[in-house]
Order: sequence, then structure tokens, then C-alpha cells
Amino acid sequence: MNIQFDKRDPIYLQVIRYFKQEIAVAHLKPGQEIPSRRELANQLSINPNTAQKAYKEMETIGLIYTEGNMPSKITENTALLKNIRTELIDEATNNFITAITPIKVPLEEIVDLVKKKYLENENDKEDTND
Amino acid sequence: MNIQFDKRDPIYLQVIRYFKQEIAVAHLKPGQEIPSRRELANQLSINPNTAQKAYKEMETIGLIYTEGNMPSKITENTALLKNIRTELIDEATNNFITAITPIKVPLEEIVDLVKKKYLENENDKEDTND
Amino acid sequence: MNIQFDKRDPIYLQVIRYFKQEIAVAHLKPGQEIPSRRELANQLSINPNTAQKAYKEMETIGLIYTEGNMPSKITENTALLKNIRTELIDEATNNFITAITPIKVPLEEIVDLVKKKYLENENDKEDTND
Amino acid sequence: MNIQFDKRDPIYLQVIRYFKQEIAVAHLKPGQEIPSRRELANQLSINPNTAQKAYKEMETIGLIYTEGNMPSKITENTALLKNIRTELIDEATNNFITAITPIKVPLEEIVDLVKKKYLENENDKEDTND
DNA sequence: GTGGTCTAGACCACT
DNA sequence: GTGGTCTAGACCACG
Repeated sequence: MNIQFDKRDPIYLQVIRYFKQEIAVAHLKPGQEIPSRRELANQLSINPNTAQKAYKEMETIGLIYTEGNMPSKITENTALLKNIRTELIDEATNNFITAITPIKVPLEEIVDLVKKKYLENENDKEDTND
Repeated sequence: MNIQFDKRDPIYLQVIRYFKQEIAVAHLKPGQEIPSRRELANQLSINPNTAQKAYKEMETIGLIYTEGNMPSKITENTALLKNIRTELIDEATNNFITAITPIKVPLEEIVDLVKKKYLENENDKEDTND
Repeated sequence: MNIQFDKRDPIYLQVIRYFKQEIAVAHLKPGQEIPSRRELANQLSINPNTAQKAYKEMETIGLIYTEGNMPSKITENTALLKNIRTELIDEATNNFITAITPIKVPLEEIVDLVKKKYLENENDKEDTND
Repeated sequence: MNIQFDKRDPIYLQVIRYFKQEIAVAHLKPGQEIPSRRELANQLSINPNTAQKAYKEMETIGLIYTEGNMPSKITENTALLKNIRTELIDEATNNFITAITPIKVPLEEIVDLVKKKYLENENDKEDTND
């Protein structure tokens, strides 16, 4: 596991987003165990309190659950899990539209730009494949 | 002038973004006077200090300038002004791609979604036209 | 008459300093007439209020005097005039020492630097002589 | 820490100048932690907002940096740090020469005066040593 | 009127 | 604890 933190957003939110993404692409499956708070903090070199905050938030959302002293697990509420992908996509798209609309960019120009950056990004990833 | 503030971002940043957008769509032109700090604060119902902070930041960026105790003006550095539109668009697009990529959404689906939301948004605006 | 205004200091203070310098080098002599407030404002392209403020301040100091509707004149208090040169030099030197002392620069280095910059400045002036 | 504030300059600028001087004489070193805003405000008996303003300005200059909510630190850009001493000295000397030149004081007289005041100042400091 | 600074005190999010 | 933002209200110098 590895997260490229940027400093614009709080770390705990970036951790949550990471888990959501892993769920959206089915790298994390219902009932699957996730690292303990301490492990996570170690792996990501973040403050244990930050890890704790992320997990607590995810529990509140219902994304994960913890029974007794067992490792936390991804929820088995598959409906909720299925929504995550849509939720992430919608959120990203809404943010985008909200940001781009006031600048009055023609739809065509937007689509072209999105396509271009999307493909650039794909190529970058291929270049850094192992 | 009117800004719909959300509480996620600091007000002074939203003010700056607003000015950038107004510049990007050429509602604000090089050398044009902008409202005084007090005036802006009144119009937006924000504290004069918050307006001052936004203006000060815009000065350090080079977006506006102030001579003596005269009202501040939009910079006459047209190169800088021209970049603003591109900068805003790029930033929005990059944020979008960065957010959407890890979810592995096919390009086609993304484009469709963008088109759909864009048009929805357009219609909303028409509905509220006078 | 011509003053190169910088924006760090208030204009009216720069005007006063200019008059003091002209007195210090005896370009302005006791009893000599000086431009009216309006004339000064025109020549320097400054606000008449600013010229007025400078003159008023100079009157308070006793540097100039005005009788009735006559043009203002340089004071005939020669003792005061003689002090101006010393005053300007002392002020400049004190400011310099106050600024340079906390940085713990050896006297030798300071003297060398002053000499160097002084001579550079002399040459610049010669180059722009008419 | 102690700063003798004068009322001519804004407090926050005097704070910045103080930090620059401390850097110039190497009392503050690259990466070194500096007091929190609140602490500084307490020590100097100034408002926390004023301390904040000074620190924010130093950040934009690149003099200090802040990660997360950790105490701010002196930048590790040693090139920038090295320049500060030169910058301070040059600025002081330029101001001095600019002020003294129009009075047409012979170089010799200037040097003598600088020497005299420098030494006076040294003695003053010795007198107040513990 | 303008910009600029400052204080006092509060609140928030993050670690 | 930390940094960051915001409000309310005041004062000053400048033009």
C-alpha cells in the first residue's frame, strides 16, 4: 500500500478516499480484513491518531466494521459498496463541471481536453510499469 | 456582484477565484478599477479584513495592483491575464483526471458523463434566466 | 524641479526632503521665493492637497514662511538653515548604523562598501551629465 | 527573544526583519524550528494575528516553511539563506548612499562619520553588557 | 474617501 | 498543542 499525499487535503480524508478507490475497483472486497490502525500508520508514515480518525470516519459511514479486538473488515453491505464507485465518479464530475462552467468553456473544448489528459495519464502509467 | 460561498474553502480564496473567473471571461479588463475593500466587503457581506486579505493575496500574485491610496486595478500585464483562463481550465481538468483515474473508468463513460452534466447545468441556467 | 518619487515613503515627506536637500547644498537661499502650492503640484504631478501638506509641515518646522498672499519664502533664520545639512547627514548615518549593526558586519567591510557604492554612484551621475 | 519596536514601521515587518537578522548572523539555522505563532505573540506581547501575518509573509518569501500543523521551520534552501546577509547589507548601504548623495558630502567626511558612529555604537553595547 | 495595520476574541480542523 | 480563518471594531496616514 502506498499513497501519494498532497498537502492540500487533510491526510485522513486522503486515506479514506484511497480505501474508497480500492473498493471501487474491487481490490478490497466485502468482509476482507484491512490493516490495523497501527500497521496503517506505520506503512504510510502518518500519525496513529490520523489513522484512527480515518478508520473511525469509515466506521461511521459504514464502510468498515470492527468486532471486539479483531482486525477491522470491509463491510458486507454490498449495496453500499456498489454505490461507492458511482459516488466517487459523480463527485469528481460535479466538482469538475462546477469549476469549469463559470469560465464558459465550450463543451467541445472540454471534451477534447479531458480526452487528451486522460490518454496522457494512461501513457504515463504504462511508462512506469514494472 | 454576487458570490455563492460554500463553507469548504476559505472565503478569501473563493473571492480570488471569483476574480480569476471574471478575468477569464473578460468581464474584468486590464487596468480596470475594482471595488474598494470596504465596498466589496459590503456587497458580499463579509468582513473588510477578509476582503483585504483576498486583495493582498491578489497583489502578491500580480493580479491586481495598488498605487497610493487609489482604488486597486486589474494588472495591465496582459500575458499574465491571458494565462489565467488556461490556468483555471487546466487546474480543473487535472483535478478531475486525478480523481477519476484511480477508479478506472473507461474514457467513453467519462466523456458521456461530462457531456450529460454539462448540458444539465446549461439547462439549469436557462431556467433561471430573466 | 524634478523629484524621483519612490512609493515606499509618503510623497509629502519626499517633497520636504527635497527642499531640505536643496537648502543643504545652498540651491535654495534664505528669503528666496519658492513655487506656489499649485505650481508645485503641477510641476510634480501630485495632488494639490499633498503639496499643501508638505508646505504646511515646512511652515511648522520653520523652514518656510508665508506673509499674506505673497509667495512662500525660505526662512531667513540662518542658524536653522545651517543645521539642516548636519541634520540630514546625521539622520542618514544613524539609520545606516542602526540597520547594519545587528548584522555584525566588521567596520572595515562597511567602509569598503560605502566607498565602493559612493564611487559607483558618482560615475553614474557623470555618465548622465548634460 | 526581544525586539525593540519603533512605531514608524508596521510590527509585522519589524518581526520579519528581526528574523532576517537572526538568520544573517546564523543564530537561526536551516531547518531549525521557530516559535509557534502564539508563543511568539506572547513573547513579544503582540497580537497572534500580527505574528501570523509576519509568518505568512515569511512563508511566501520562502524564508520559513510549514508542514501540516507542525511548528514552522527555517527553510533549508541555503542559497536563499546566504543571500539574506548580503541583501540586508546592500539594502542598508544603498539607502544610506541614496540619502547622503544629494547633500554632496565628500567621501572622506562620510567615512569618518560612519567610523565614529560605528565605534560609539560598539561602546554603548559594551556598557550594557552583563 | 482610500489602503494599511492592529487588537481582541472566537472557531475550526488537524495531529 | 498546532496552523488557519473569520468577525468586529478601531486607528492611522495619505490624497
